[in-house]
Amino acid sequence: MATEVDTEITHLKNQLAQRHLKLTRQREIVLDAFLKNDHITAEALYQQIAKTNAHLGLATIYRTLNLLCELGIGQERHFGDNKTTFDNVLHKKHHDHLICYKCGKIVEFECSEIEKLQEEMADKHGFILQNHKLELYGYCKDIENCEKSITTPTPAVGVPTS
Amino acid sequence: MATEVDTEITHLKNQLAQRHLKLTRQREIVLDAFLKNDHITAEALYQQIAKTNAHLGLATIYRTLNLLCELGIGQERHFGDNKTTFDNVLHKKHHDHLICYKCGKIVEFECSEIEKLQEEMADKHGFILQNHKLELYGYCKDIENCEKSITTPTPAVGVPTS
DNA sequence: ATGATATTGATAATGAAAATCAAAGTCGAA
DNA sequence: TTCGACTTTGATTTTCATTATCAATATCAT
Ligand SMILES: [Mn+2]
Ligand SMILES: [Mn+2]
Ligand SMILES: [Zn+2]
Ligand SMILES: [Zn+2]
Repeated sequence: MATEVDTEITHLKNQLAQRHLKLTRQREIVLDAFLKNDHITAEALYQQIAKTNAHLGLATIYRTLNLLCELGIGQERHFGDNKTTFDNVLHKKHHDHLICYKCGKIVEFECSEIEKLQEEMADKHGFILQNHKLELYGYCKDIENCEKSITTPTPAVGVPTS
Repeated sequence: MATEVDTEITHLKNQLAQRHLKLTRQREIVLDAFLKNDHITAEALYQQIAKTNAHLGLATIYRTLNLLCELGIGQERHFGDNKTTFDNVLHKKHHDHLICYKCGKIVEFECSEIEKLQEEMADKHGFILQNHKLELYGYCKDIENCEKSITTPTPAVGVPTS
């Protein structure tokens, strides 16, 4: 039976064709691996792929991830740390994030009231809103996972300010 | 008469003393220059200082800016570009920002309703909110300044996603 | 004034991400 | 199927903002 990934591969193939780009083995592998995650960094995906497939250059991971973003399958995010996190937004509507400083858990949420107020704020100050970035940082109450997990040697600092 | 800066220099001196740090000519210069701006990058401040004062090493600018952040006089921000913007928050309450993609104008705003809803969202998902990052990107209607200004060779891209 | 301690500045080091470029792969046309 | 124009890959170098080094210099409590 055609799997979810098969469908996406086909879709990717079409997207690529339109742009005179080619469907390569590497792109299939990256797409496949990327879709198995919700939020992942290029480096992490590189490691993940290295475990189960033949070697793929890190440059290719970056290039393909950027390509997926152009195709609307992924979106770049910048949570606390200094490395870009790629958000798998396939079949997802707009959402913002809650990030746990301690265990790094990321929860997606959406709040139409906030979105509406953002519009109002922009309007009030004479701006035509195009985009926004909203991230909530704190500590999750996930005893099972958070408490004993990553007792952060690197505090996974997000935004120490605000 | 004692100027605003004099007051701040005195305050800085006290803050430093408590931490066994010393008040240097360089720190005075950086503080003075920093307070003349609302939002500025290390590099920009470096250039600005270079025009009116004796030379100050870029490393010193960075070190002092970080120090000011520790003292609560400044806060690091990351708007679109890849360089850190230092927010002069002296005598300012919490606020978020509206950024113009075209001319780079930055407007500060605050919305208690949004802040409240953020709390609710965090709570709803089992998070203890510690911090947040909210930035609104778009285009300002400042005909005078925006329309004819920086016809961005570098589009001052912010967050192309979300 | 003096010395213990902190700071500066020139420069090297970092590290994530992008740029290079020759070798290899893809795919539409023949 | 074959061919070649065009794209992609991977190894490596480059970029660029920020931090780390460290010897020389400045600060300040006593
Ligand atoms: Mn997400
Ligand atoms: Mn501000
Ligand atoms: Zn957690
Ligand atoms: Zn503008």
